[in-house]
Amino acid sequence: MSHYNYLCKSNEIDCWTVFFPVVMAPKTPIKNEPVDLSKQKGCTPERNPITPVKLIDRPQPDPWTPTANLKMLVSAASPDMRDREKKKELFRPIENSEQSDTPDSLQYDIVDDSTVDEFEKQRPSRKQKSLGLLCQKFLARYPSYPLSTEKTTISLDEVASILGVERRRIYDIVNVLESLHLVTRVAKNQYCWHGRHNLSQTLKTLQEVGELQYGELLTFFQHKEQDLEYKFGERKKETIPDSQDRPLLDFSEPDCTSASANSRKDKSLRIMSQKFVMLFLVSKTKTVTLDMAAKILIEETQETVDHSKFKTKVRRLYDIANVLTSLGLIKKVFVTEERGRKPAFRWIGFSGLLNLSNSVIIRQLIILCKGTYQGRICATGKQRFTRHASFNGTQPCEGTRRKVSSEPSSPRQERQDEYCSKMINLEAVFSASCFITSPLSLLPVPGDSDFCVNPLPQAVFPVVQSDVPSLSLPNGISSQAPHPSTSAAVKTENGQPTLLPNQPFLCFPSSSLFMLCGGLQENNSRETLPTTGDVGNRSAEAQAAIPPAVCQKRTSHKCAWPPAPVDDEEPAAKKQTMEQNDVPLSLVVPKKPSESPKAESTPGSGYTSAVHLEDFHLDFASPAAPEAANKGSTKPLDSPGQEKQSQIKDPDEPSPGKEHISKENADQPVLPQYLCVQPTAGLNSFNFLLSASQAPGAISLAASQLPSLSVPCVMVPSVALASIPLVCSPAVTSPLSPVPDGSFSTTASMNFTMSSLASTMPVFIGTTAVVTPNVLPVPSVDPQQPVHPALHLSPVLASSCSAIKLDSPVCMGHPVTLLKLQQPSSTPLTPKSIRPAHHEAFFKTPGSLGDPVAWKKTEGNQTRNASSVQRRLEISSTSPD
DNA sequence: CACTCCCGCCACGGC
DNA sequence: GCCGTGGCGGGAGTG
Repeated sequence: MSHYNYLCKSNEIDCWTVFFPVVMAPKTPIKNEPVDLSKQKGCTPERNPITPVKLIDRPQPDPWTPTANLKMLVSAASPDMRDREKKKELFRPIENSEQSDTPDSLQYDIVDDSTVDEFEKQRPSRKQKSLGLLCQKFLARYPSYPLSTEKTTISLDEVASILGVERRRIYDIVNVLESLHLVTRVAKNQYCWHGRHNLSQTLKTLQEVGELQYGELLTFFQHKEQDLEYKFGERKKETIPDSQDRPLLDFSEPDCTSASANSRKDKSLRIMSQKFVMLFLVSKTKTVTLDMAAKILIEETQETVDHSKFKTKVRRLYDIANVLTSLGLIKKVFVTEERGRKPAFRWIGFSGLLNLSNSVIIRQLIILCKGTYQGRICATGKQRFTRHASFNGTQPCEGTRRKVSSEPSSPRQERQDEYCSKMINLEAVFSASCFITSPLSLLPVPGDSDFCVNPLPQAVFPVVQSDVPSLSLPNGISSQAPHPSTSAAVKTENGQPTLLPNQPFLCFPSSSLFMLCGGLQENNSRETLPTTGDVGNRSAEAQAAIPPAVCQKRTSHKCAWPPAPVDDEEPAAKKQTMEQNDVPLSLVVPKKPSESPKAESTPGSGYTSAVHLEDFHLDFASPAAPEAANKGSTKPLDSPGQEKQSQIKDPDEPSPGKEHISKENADQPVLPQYLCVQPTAGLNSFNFLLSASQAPGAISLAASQLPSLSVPCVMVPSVALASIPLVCSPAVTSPLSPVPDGSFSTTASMNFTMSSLASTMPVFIGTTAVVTPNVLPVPSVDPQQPVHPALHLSPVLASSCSAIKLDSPVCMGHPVTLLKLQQPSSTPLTPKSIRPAHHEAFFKTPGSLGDPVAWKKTEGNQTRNASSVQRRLEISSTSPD
C-alpha cells in the first residue's frame, strides 16, 4: 500500500493538471471585491490549449522555481525591492497590502526611513490585511483553469513572502482551498494548484453528502432559528442526522504519511470548510448564518457546546467565509430576524444545486467513456495518465478512515462509513470526469459552472428529472421535462419530441460537458450504493488502499468481501442504509435519505442500476480497479473466500462483487431509452439525452458482460459549444470482435481526432456516416450496419439520423456535421451476442476494431511504460489475472 | 458594544 | 531539537 501511495503521489500532480484543457487567466481581483471568476468564461479552450492566457498583471507562474516568482515580483515592483527582498525575512510579516493590485512599495516603505510616515499613513488597514483580500491575491496568482499540462506548484513560503504575510495565514487559505480541491498538498510546504476544474464536481459531491448529513439537520436548525425556540445545545440529538467530524471529502494526500497526519483533528479547517459549504448547498435559502453553522458544526461532535468553543468556531468560520467569498462562492448578507439584523453568508456560486440526476448521468457517462477514453489516452501516448489521488480509493477516505479508526465504532459510524464510501465514489467520479474530458480535449469547461453569479432562484433541489419513475419509462426522455434547449433539439420538424424515443442521441445543448463514449464497464454493475464493501470489492488494491475509510467501520460487514451475493448478502439493515444513501445519489434528490426508495423498487431499475454504475467504478479509484474489472469479467464469480483473499492479499484480483450485481441486473427490464437531463446547477449547461436503451444485459451487466451502452449519436448543438470540441462516441460495442486482452476498449468515436472538429458547428457523431450539413446526404443509416436494437444502434439511429435534418429543430439552424464513425463492419449484434468477453471488446475504437492488434500493441506498450497507477487506470489493457 | 478576524502562541507529529 | 502544520483564542479594529 505504501508503495502504491507513493506512486500515486508522484503522479498526483499530473493527474490533476494534465487533463484540464483550458486555462483561464484570472484577472487580478479588485481590491475588496470578491473575485468573480465566472467572468472568465469567455475564454475558450480552443483558443490556446497549450499556452494559457496569463494575466498581465499576474506574476507568471511558470517558472516555478522556488524563487522565481518572488524574484519576478520583486523586480517588477521596484529596484529597491530587490534589495529588500533579501531582508524580507526581517520584516516578514510585511503587510500584505495590495501587492498584486496596488503598488507594492507600500509594504516595503517600512524600511525606508524617509517613507515611514507615509507608511504610517498608508498603513494597511485591517481590511487590507483581511484573509479574504489575501486570498484574492493568492488566487490571482494562479489560473483558475490551469492548462492540463501546466503543473503549478505552490510553495507556501514563497507565497507567504510574496504576499507579505506569515505562512500561518497561507495555511488558512490553502486549507480551505484544499477542501474544495483547488489545491492539493503534495509535499511539505508544497501544494499543487488545480484550479477550478474540479470545483463543480467537488461541490456536487459536497452537496450530495451534505444532503445526507445535513439535510434534516439544517432544516431543523432553520426552523429552530425561525422559531427562536432553539437554544444553544437544546437541540435534540435525535433530530439531527448523525455526523461526525470526519472529513466528508477527504482530499488529503494519499501518501501514507498522511496517516499520521490525521492528527490535528483531521485538519479541521478543511473539514469545517467542507461542511460549511455543504450547509450552503443543502440550505434551501442558500443562506447560512455563522452562528447556525457554528452550532451545527460544533454539535456534530460535541454533546455540549460551550460558549468559548462557539466563539472559536465562529472565528474559524469567518476565516473560511472570507476565503469562500474570495472564491466568489458566497457573499455576506444580512438576514433580519426578530432580534434584528444578523450577518450571514449566501451562496452565490455554483448556482443552483446540483441536480443529482446530472451527476448521476455524468457518472454513467463516465463509466461509459472510461474505458474508451482511457484507451484513447494510451493510444495517443501523449499524456501520462496519472490519477489523482482521489482515484485511489484510499485517499479520499484516508483521513476519514484514520479518524474513524480511532473512534469507536457505533451505528453512527456505520452511517458515516456509508458516507465515506460514497464520498470515495464520488470523488473518484470527479477525477474520472476530469480524465475523461481532458484526454479528449473536448472540454473546455467553458462555463465555469462553478460560479454562477446569478444563482438560480429556483428551488434548491431541482429534482425534476431525476425522478426515478420517469427514468423508468421506456422513453425516459419524453417523460422528463427537458431543458428548453434540449427539448428543442429533441424535437423534430414535426415538433415531436422524437429524438428520443428510440434514437440514440446525446444532446449537449449547452456547454459544459463532453465526454462520452464507450461502453459500460464492469463497474456498472454496481448499482447499489457503494458500500464499503463494494468498494473493497472492486479491487484488492482498492481495498488495500481504501480499507481505512471504508473498511473501518464497515469492517464489520464489508471489509471482507462477502462472498458472492453481496447484495443479497448484505444485512437487511445495512442494505437499507445503503439504499438510502445510494438512492439519493443515483437518481433522486432525497430530501430525506430514507425516502428514495423508488429507484430501487422501480422495475425499470435496471436503469437505476445503470445510473449507479459508475460510482463505483471509479471509486475504486484504486488503480487496480480497472484491472480488476477486466479480470472480473473474465473470471467467473468468485467464491467468497476467494474474494476475501483477494482483498487482503491480492489486490489485483478482480472483485467479485460486481458479479452479483450483474446478475441481478440481468433480469432487469429494459431500460428507458433515454435520459434527459436538464441542466442544472451543477453542470450548468449540461443537457443531454442519454440513450438508455441498452440491452438489459448491457446495463446490468455483470462484470463479465460488457455492457454496451451504445450512444450512437451525439448531437451537439451549437453555439454554446462553439468552443467546445465535441465528443462522443457511439459506442457500438461489438461483442463480436472481442479484442485481445491487451487492447483497450475503445469506441470508434474515440479514434477520431476532435481537434479538427473544433468548430462552432454542431457535430453529430454517428456510427454511420459523416455528413456535413451542406452535404448532408442521406442520413445514413448505416445500411451496412443495421444495428440491433438491443445494441442500441437500433434502427432508431438510422431513423433518427435521417429524421434529423439540418433544419430540424435539433439542428437549430446550425450547420451540422456528421461524422461517420468508422464502424467495424460488424454484423448486428443481438443481445445474446453480447458476451461477457473482456470488456475490452466493448470498447473498441474503429481503429481498434480494424486492427485490434495494433491497438493492443500500442496500448500495451504504453501501459507498460505508464506508471503503475496509470496502468491501473487502464481498464482492460493489462493482463488479467 | 457587537461583530470581525488578525495575529501569533504553542501543541503536535515527523524527521 | 527543529520544522511544518494548524488549533486556538486574545484582543484589536471597525461600525
